[in-house]
Amino acid sequence: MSLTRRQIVDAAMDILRHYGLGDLSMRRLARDLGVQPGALYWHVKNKQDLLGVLAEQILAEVGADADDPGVSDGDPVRRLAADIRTALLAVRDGADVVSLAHALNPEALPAIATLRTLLQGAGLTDQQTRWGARTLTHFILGAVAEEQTHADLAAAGLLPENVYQDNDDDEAFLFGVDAVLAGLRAR
Amino acid sequence: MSLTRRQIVDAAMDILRHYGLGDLSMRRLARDLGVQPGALYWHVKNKQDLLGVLAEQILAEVGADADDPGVSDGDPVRRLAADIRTALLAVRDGADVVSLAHALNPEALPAIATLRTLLQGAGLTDQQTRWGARTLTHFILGAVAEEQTHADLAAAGLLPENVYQDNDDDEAFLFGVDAVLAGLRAR
DNA sequence: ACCTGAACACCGTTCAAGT
DNA sequence: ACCTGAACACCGTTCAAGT
Repeated sequence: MSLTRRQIVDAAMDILRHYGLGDLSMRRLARDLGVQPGALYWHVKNKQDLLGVLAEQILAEVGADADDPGVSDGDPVRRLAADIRTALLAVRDGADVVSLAHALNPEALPAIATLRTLLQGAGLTDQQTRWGARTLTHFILGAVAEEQTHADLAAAGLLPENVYQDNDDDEAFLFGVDAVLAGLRAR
Repeated sequence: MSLTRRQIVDAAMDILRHYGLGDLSMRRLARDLGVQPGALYWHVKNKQDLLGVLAEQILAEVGADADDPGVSDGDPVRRLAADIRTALLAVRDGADVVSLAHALNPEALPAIATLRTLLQGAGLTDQQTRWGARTLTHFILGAVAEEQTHADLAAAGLLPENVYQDNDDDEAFLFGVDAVLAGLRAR
């Protein structure tokens, strides 16, 4: 059997899950697949492209049901934000991977786009809705990236000082989400 | 005359300003200084350390006067946020460099720490103040990083589609800052 | 004290040539 | 169509040896 794009993506996701973004190189990936590095480029445009696919996959399960009403109660934007965070946390350096992909092509991630959809119609203009969605996205990606970097540093045993030692990440995240949402809806 | 830590930092800042983070390698830096790569490691611990120094320098001028009252009017937090943005925009990939440094050692950047100081005493608990400052920081760094990536892509002539084509970055940034601040102060 | 030379262990990407 | 082999142009970091 010949090499498949799926196999490449799956193997890449495996490296990401278990070893992180720093260990995800095209050469390492080729080695794991028992193939020459050049072979990958038949199935994938380049590394950036591959990271984009990984980002989509990380967020694939999220926000699919967010548009239909009555899935559960509570603020739907708040819930989507929490779901995005959970999905990012499930993969090592997930927030960094998605941030990279988002920086290059913000429209390619449905879960993020849904944030904007859900934000619509709260008395905000279209422009304000766009800006608001961006504000929330920057917060989410930044907050989770910091959480994960912090976890990596802690695992490596080299935290600068006892900074952010308390494990209040969940609370801090929701506090931030709520603050942004309250601020937006007060426009 | 022998090589100096200052010379290294200045040369690194030059590369950053003119060519960006992607071109800032230890080997390129050594070449520019007419020295062997290994020579740098006498004066600098490693590349991460160097990036930390650059981050501090990028924000060095910012927020020094923010603590004393009456420098100007308007919300001091809002003004500091805008000043940080201006400083980041002055250097290519400035937001990325500062984000890297901030992820590894959040306390090392006085301008960012001042955000927290200024946020104090608005009816927020200490914990809420810390979380609030983080929320604002994530927004600032994320927003400016996106601006700069967007500018880089535009300069390279490879924008995905005509996405974010309107030049409303200033407005969008202040909208975000104001929303976050309003949300925080409504806690 | 400060730097060179040279190495170690890597990168992403391309492309003629093979099957 | 799909992959190998080999190259090109790089990385960050270390360290014996020189001055």
